[in-house]
Amino acid sequence: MVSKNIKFYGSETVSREKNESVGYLVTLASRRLLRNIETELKPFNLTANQWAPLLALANKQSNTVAGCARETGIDNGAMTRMLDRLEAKGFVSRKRSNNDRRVVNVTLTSQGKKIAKDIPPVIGEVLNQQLRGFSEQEFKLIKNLLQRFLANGETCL
Amino acid sequence: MVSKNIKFYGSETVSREKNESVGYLVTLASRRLLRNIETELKPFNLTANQWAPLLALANKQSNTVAGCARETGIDNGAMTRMLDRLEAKGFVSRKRSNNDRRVVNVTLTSQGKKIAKDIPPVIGEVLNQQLRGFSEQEFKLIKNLLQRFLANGETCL
DNA sequence: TGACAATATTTGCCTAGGCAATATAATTAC
DNA sequence: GTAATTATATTGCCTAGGCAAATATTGTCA
Repeated sequence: MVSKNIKFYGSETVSREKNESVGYLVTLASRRLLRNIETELKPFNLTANQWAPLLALANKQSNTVAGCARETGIDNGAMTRMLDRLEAKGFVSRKRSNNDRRVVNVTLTSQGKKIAKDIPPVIGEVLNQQLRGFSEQEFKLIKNLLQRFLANGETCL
Repeated sequence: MVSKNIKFYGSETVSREKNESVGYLVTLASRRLLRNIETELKPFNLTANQWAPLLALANKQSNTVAGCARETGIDNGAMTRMLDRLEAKGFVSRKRSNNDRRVVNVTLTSQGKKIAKDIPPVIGEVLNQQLRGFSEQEFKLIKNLLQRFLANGETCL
């Protein structure tokens, strides 16, 4: 790594205009997206955040509490409570594993499987709307830039 | 508007890889940034979200509850409670207005003013870290793309 | 085997946002 | 001037994430 890192934000710059802060922008963008998805998912009796673990389960990326937490990037305790809500709604069921008595196996119910098939186009439509006016290249760019911003944030600061 | 909007996400595409979803990326990026800022602000007895209203007040962009809410893009009720916490910590004080008996005027205490000066470089440093490796052009790009993503999300879906 | 470390899950306590309802005050329309 | 509308602040109820502590189970190693 020869290239020098640019000091984008000095002492003053942050305080200026909120639309100039990547921090504000990413925060507001995330909140806004969440609310828009929420609106569309209301008829399905599902919140925006509740979709994440369902997707992880449907894609067989994980079938345990800790696995769902890892896969969706949230806290273990938060995932336990998230699955409480999803279980109460009848989308998932939990059963203690016999191989390893520590783990709880999480599976989609038939209702959960059905919804896991119905939701993706709905989310996709919201994303398409928020990405309207973007070129194919800009679409690739925003993903690439966010991936790097995220990866930088996850390696030691 | 002649240009056609591209359908980036079809029925299948969302379910694929989470790093390919702008939704996941923007959500994870926002959460990660929040936690990193939180870590740095701990010595100041301030959370990441508590910084937003302090900045709005310091920049004189608003001096009421509703004003702070508008300026930071969060709910009025949430702002009331946020100011409860900031008042308890001694960073702001509230006083009913005499001109308009509906509004409550919010001001920074001397301690609040001090912290409002000390924090920006700290936040700036975290942002710089998460933006390391970005070129000047990429810095402009990520802001532009996020601004458009946000603006699209705020106009009727 | 027995002490120790690692892992999985849960729970408590905190901050935090969204939505809806309420009370109060100001503004506008008639 | 009064009625209807609008704006401000607050509160209750919900979902939700982070952190730390507690518990149970499994694996490791001496």
